[in-house]
Amino acid sequence: MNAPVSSPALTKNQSLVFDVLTRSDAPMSAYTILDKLRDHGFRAPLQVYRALDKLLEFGMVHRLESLNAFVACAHPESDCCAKGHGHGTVAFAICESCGHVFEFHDHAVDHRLGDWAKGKGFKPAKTTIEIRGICSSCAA
Amino acid sequence: MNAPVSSPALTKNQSLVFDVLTRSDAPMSAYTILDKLRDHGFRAPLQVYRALDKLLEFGMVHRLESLNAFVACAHPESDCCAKGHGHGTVAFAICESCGHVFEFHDHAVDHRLGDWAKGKGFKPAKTTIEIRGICSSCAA
DNA sequence: ATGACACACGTTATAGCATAACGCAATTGA
DNA sequence: TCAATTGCGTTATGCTATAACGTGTGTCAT
Repeated sequence: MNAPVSSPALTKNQSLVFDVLTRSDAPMSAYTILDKLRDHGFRAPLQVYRALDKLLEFGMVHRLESLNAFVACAHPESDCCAKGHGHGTVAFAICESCGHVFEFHDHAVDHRLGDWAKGKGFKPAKTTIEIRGICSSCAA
Repeated sequence: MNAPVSSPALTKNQSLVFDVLTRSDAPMSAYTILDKLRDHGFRAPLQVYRALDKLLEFGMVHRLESLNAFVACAHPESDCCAKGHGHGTVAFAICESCGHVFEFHDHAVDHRLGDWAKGKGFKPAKTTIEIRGICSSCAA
C-alpha cells in the first residue's frame, strides 16, 4: 500500500509553475512556462525543470512524451479506482488542432498491458499512452 | 483498404540508416546514427532525419517518444492481423537496464482505446504506447 | 528534345528541449 | 553546534530537431 501522492505544501516556485499549468487549457513546454514566469523572477530553465520534477513526483503534473510538454493532472470525472488515490496508468488524447488534452484511464487497458508484462516477466515502472488526433469540436 | 506500407526501394541514405538501426539491439538517437554513418559520408543531422522520416512513413522504423530515439520495426511473431499488413497500434516495452525494446501489439488494447475515442468523437491519428521498466533477463 | 515538376540530397545556421556543475541559504534533527 | 538535506540561483553546455538555401537527377507530357 504505497502512497504515491501526498503533495506536502508546495514551495513558491512549485506553486507558480503549477498555477501556470492549471490555468492553461493546453500543455506547455518548460520554456513556455519559463516565459510566463519571468515577471515572477524566473530567469533560467532549471528553475522550471526543478519545480516540474517535484510536481511530477507528487503526481500533480503529467509529462506528455510525444509533445515534450506538461499538463496539470486532471482525472476528469470519478476517482473510481480506490487505491488510496493513485490511479493506474493515465492515458491522454491530444487534439492536434486545438491542443486540448483529454485525460482518462481505463482499467481494461491497464489490465491487458499488465498481463502482457506478467507473461513476459517484464516489470513495468511507468507506462505512457498518448493518442494524437482531432477532437470532436475540431472535427465538427 | 489503405496500403500503409509499400517500401519502394530505399535510397542510399535510407538504406544506410535502416541498416544501422537493424543491426542495433537497442534504440538509437538520430545523432548516434549520424555518428555511425560519418564514415559513409554523413555530415549533418538532416541527412539522418530525412531518411528517418521516410522510413517512418514506410512503417519500417518506429519512433520511441519517451526516448527520442528510433528502432527498426520488428513485429516479433505473427502478423496475425490481416489488413494488407499494416498492424494496428504497436506497443513497446523498453528495458531501462539493458535498453532492449520489445515490440508487440494487442487487439484488445487497440479496441478499447478505439472505443474510448468513438465515445468521445475523437479521431485518432497515431497512438503511442510505451512501457518503461525492467525486462526479465535484467530482473533475474 | 525540352521544359515543368517532384524528389532526394548537401550545407549552414538556428531553434527548442534538458541537464551538469558550482555555490549559497534555510531547515532540521542528532 | 554541526552535519545533512533541500530548495534556490546562475552559468555553461549538451542533445534533439528543423528552417532555408541551393544542387542534381529522374519522369513525363508536350
